[in-house]
Amino acid sequence: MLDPQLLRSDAQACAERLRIRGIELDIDRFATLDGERKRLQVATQELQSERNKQSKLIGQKKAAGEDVSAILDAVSELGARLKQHEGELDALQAEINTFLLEIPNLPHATVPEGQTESDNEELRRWGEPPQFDFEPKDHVDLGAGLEMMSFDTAAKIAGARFSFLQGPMARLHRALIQFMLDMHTQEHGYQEVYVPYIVNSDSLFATGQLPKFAADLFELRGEEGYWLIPTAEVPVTNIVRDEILAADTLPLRFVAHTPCFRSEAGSYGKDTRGMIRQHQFEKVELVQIVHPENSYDALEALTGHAERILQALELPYRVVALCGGDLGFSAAKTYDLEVWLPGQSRYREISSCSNFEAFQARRMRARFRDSATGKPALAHTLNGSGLAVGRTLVAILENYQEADGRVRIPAALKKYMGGADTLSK
RNA sequence: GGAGAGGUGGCUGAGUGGUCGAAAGCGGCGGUCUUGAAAACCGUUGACGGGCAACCGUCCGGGGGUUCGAAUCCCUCCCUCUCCGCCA
Repeated sequence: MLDPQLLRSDAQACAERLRIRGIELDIDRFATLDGERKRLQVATQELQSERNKQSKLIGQKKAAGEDVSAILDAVSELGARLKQHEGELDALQAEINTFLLEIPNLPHATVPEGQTESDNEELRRWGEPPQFDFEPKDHVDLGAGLEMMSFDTAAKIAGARFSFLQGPMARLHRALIQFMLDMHTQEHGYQEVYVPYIVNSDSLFATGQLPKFAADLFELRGEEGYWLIPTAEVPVTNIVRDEILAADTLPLRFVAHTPCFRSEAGSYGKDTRGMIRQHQFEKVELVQIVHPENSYDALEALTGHAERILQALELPYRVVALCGGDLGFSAAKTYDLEVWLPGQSRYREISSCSNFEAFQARRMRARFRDSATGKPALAHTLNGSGLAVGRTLVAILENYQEADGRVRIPAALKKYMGGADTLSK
């Protein structure tokens, strides 16, 4: 949520920043709603104040044994008017709240302009795409050849956009999770957490998936307001919802491995082959809760932590800064890591690292006690994939393939694979 | 799932339908004392919103109700604890 104060004091500036996203803010609508709110709120509070005074007086007179019937009549008439005002004010505030909840975050000043993915700005590349003296296969053919991956089996069990792995490839998939968690906890200072995979609506409002993006989520049937998590960002960031943290506890760094569930509504026909885009996939997620002054340094560090995984696995990748039009709803700035996939001869997203500034914190009242003022202040929240596990498996299969269809195991993973150095039939 | 007991400020914990946003203790902050620290003593210390301000309003798990007035009474939902049942 944007700062309502900022919206009141400088709506023009907000609108200008949102234009980078290609979004037009309805300034007049807000001004009208807020003007009316102000009028109603002042009037309502005056009535409340009057009622409080009279009620107090009644108490005092009764205690003194005086007659109160005259005041009683006057005040009960006041009560009816008050109820009317309060009802109107509540309705108006609900309307304003809905309006505010649907405005995306303001992009940071360094966010490139542009509408689509193609306008993203490449910042750097790491590693060289491998040269093959044969025609490289994609992960689907490699998996089928090894008899360790079957989308037919997954489709029979569940449906489209699910995957089925078996044997050493299932183990490799698990090994990746262990490897990522170990690196982030042992080398990057994150605390591992285990969290619910089902969350309530409040949590989804807090991180920004609701109210606008309910269609992207799986909601449980028969249980009101229970949803499968689309990312660990939701349960992990909500750890600090409604908390006032001591300043010296910041920064908080959490890492969690969870499955992620996405309806992928609206992505029909996109990435239908293989395990690039699934209803269910595993992800190791990094989350940081930091002092506002440090959040952009933290974004660089967090992105670096995700990059370290790709480097350790010796997978070529590039880093791009998302343009305004490609930026997620809650993010002020996002770096995507894109890994090289020989099966597609292109870089594909494998991690997305964002600074949300106070956008999520304001929605969830995540605060810390500012040592300078002694007052609670909003923290900044960040998160990033470290990494998407399924896509990392895809990248390993495709980058480490041999002419005969075998796949070498990256050196960093061997100890997680019982010393094996290839996947082979 | 059944029965019972509870949810109050950063924490523990009092609370009568009428100056209760809330006693007390702990913790925090400031001070006195001390070479310094501890102890002791004194003072101070909730959040959110509106207003230039004086100040006003809201908040005692969430929502609704009764009342001139609700932390206190009623309804409902959520959560925690104890016992029983079931179970990984």
